[in-house]
Amino acid sequence: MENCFISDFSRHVDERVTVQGWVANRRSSGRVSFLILRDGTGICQAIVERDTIGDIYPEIKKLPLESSLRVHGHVVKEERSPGGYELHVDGIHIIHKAEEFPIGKKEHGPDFLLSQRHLWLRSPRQISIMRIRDAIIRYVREFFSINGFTLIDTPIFTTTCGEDSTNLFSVDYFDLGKTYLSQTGQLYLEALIPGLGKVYCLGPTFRAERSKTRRHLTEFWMVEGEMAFYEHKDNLDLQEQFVSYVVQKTLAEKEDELKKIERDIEPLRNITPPFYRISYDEALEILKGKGSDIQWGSDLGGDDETLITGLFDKPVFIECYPKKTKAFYMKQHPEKPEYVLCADLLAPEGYGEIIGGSQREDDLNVLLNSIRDNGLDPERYGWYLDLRRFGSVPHSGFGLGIERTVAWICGLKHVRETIPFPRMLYRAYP
RNA sequence: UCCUCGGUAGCUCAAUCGGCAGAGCGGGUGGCUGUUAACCACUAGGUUGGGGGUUCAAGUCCCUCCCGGGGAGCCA
Repeated sequence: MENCFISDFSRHVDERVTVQGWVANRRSSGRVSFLILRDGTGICQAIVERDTIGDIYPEIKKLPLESSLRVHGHVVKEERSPGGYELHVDGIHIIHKAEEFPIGKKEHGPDFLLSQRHLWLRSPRQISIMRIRDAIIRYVREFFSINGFTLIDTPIFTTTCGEDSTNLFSVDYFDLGKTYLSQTGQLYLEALIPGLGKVYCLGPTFRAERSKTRRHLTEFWMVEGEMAFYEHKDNLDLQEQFVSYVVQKTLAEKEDELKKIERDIEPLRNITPPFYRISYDEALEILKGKGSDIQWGSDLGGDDETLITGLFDKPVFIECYPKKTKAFYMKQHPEKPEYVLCADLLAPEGYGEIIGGSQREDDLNVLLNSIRDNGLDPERYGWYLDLRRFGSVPHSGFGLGIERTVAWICGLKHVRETIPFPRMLYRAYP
């Protein structure tokens, strides 16, 4: 008798099959026990009757949750059963009798659940989130592939910093002294566009910020695109197509998983181009009109973002920030030198920033000055400056946070549930 | 780093003005032939995060340290 996956039950009705999996839940009523089995493809209810199964029945009836089993039985269509099918069991082999499982059926707090993350990941809700995360990453790759981008794997150990040097994790690197864990692959992507035109990277990113909020992880996954001959507006057009593609594809193919985690999917149907675009100065006017005392030159805070996204039913770009609030590599605005050609994309429903992007500075001397103005050492950026010496062209790019995007699409309060093993300020275990 | 909230049974929480430390779930024992977080009965389970102090008396008040949640700054 062949092993059968629960997801294939519809093709095996009334057949005798073998299923291997774990006991997700268990109920009993005298002479009959109901085991909810999980096999990695789905869940089903297995009916075990005392009179059929024999001597092993008392042990099955008290089997600890998450014990692993190999069961034999007939697949029956049954509307009362979760999943629509159930298994009438005539034979059971206990592969491993579990110890008392720490995660119970009732509510738990975040501290406990995070300390048990390796076991928490077996919960139905976490399983759905992991499936949606997988799908989102697949659609991200698909979008870039369809649109002529080449995947470039950028290094994790770096000697140049993309953002602010105070937020780097440093690592001893043999006799070369300090290297840093990558904050961004962007600078390296820029080196690839003369050869490949449009490139992207997708990988882990490390930020040593002492952030303790629902939007921050110290280790997170970012996808970054970099495009030759794309100017600021081309960059925004691409980003809204990209985000729309990922959201619509997720809705089309993962609606069942979204419903399992009780995501209201109606607001997501609306995520199609064009998105809203307002300038930093316009955002400031809106915020001041709402009673904020935000000053020109300061970045938008979490509350500011929430306030603005609440006014729009689609994602909104905030364009052209003051140069002093942004990274050194952003291109100076041609008419207003105190601004840069950049945009952050804020997701609706209060989720806030999911993309940061900009046109890059392509003038060698302006870039050099910008590096010096930011207190960075031009010596370390020799290779990066070379890119402006050998056929410099206008180019743009952006980075999208995978966890923030998954949190938004799934409707989760906190990014910690969107990654299998979250790394946070006070948590690197398990 | 700063602000704020919290730490009581394995888990989630309660305990009035400082006055006998409790419940649900989970565990154990037994019952029930169709359960849907199954249910019913009984039962075991505590250095109230650590240390110090005030008091006749501290889970409760004070000091201090540790751990965690939420937020700020910063960012995706």
